Amino acid sequence: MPLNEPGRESRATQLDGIDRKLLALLAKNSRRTNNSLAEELGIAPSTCLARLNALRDSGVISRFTIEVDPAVLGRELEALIFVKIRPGARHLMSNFANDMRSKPGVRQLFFLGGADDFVLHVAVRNSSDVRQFVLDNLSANPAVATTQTSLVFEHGHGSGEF
Amino acid sequence: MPLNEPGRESRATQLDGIDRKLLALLAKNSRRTNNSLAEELGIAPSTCLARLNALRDSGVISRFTIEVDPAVLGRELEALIFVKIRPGARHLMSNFANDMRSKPGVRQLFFLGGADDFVLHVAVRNSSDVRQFVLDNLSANPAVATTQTSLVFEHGHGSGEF
DNA sequence: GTTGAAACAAAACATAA
DNA sequence: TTATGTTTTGTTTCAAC
Repeated sequence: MPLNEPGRESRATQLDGIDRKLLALLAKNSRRTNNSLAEELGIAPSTCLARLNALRDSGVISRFTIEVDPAVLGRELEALIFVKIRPGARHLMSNFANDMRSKPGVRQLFFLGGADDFVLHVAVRNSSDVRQFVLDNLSANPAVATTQTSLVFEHGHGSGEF
Repeated sequence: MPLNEPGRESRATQLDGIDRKLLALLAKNSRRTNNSLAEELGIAPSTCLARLNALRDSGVISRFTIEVDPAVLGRELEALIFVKIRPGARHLMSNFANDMRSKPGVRQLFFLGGADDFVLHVAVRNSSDVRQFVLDNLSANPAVATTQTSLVFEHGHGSGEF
């Protein structure tokens, strides 16, 4: 039996070219009006609205949101903090990670399998603040085995194409 | 002279409580109408619009966008790929990274200082695809020294509070 | 910085093709 | 899927506070 049995593949939502273009336009500006989207896509506004609703309802679009630039708010330094949890404290990881999410400055959290257990993406004012963040929130926690911090020189998004 | 001379700090945009709440509401749903935002904030629609425009114009809001769930589109596996560039090929990093950004499945790219040179956050269909991605786009490139791939078990966003 | 009112634009919905 | 008409809702501007 083949490992990738076609019949067992979960059915992914299929997008046509118009859906893809609609997603791309919304990724660039999620506040565009339906009429303006419809015009650029070359379809009727009613059709466009139906497609947009379908993308939202099917979960393809998980949310309409904004990107906030932390640097403009004084958090000019971004870092990735790689964290290893003590083998005996793995059961605490989930709670620990959730606590982390709510801390100001935490932008993302990745739960990993592999060398590190999770990665925090943080935005802080300066190197002094990142040091303080690690000391207060990570080193002080007995569940944490080690941390390693890398400065983020640049952070970019993918094209958003699928 | 102190290292952090107050007078030399770049002036960060200061937000009041209403701005912060407005950002939080827009982060949850960037398509909310101005009227609805104004009502929840307890201010007039015209005031709300003025604040929203100020946040956009000052760059605090860098864009209005959508979040697409890759799993719904069949890309059910996310991974972080840590990449080291050969010492002699560092000058190619910028171009290389930019090429990466446009590849389907690439969600984010971090340019790092530290042990690794950059990190790719990718969403693919399965482990076979992530292997193929690394072989085609990374291992095949003479600028790449090493790669290390970690599965993402969970990916979360911060609270978005500042 | 904030406001309300008026003029304008768009959305939402139903219906029919 | 599109077109059209109706009703409802939201946006934008601006004089005034």
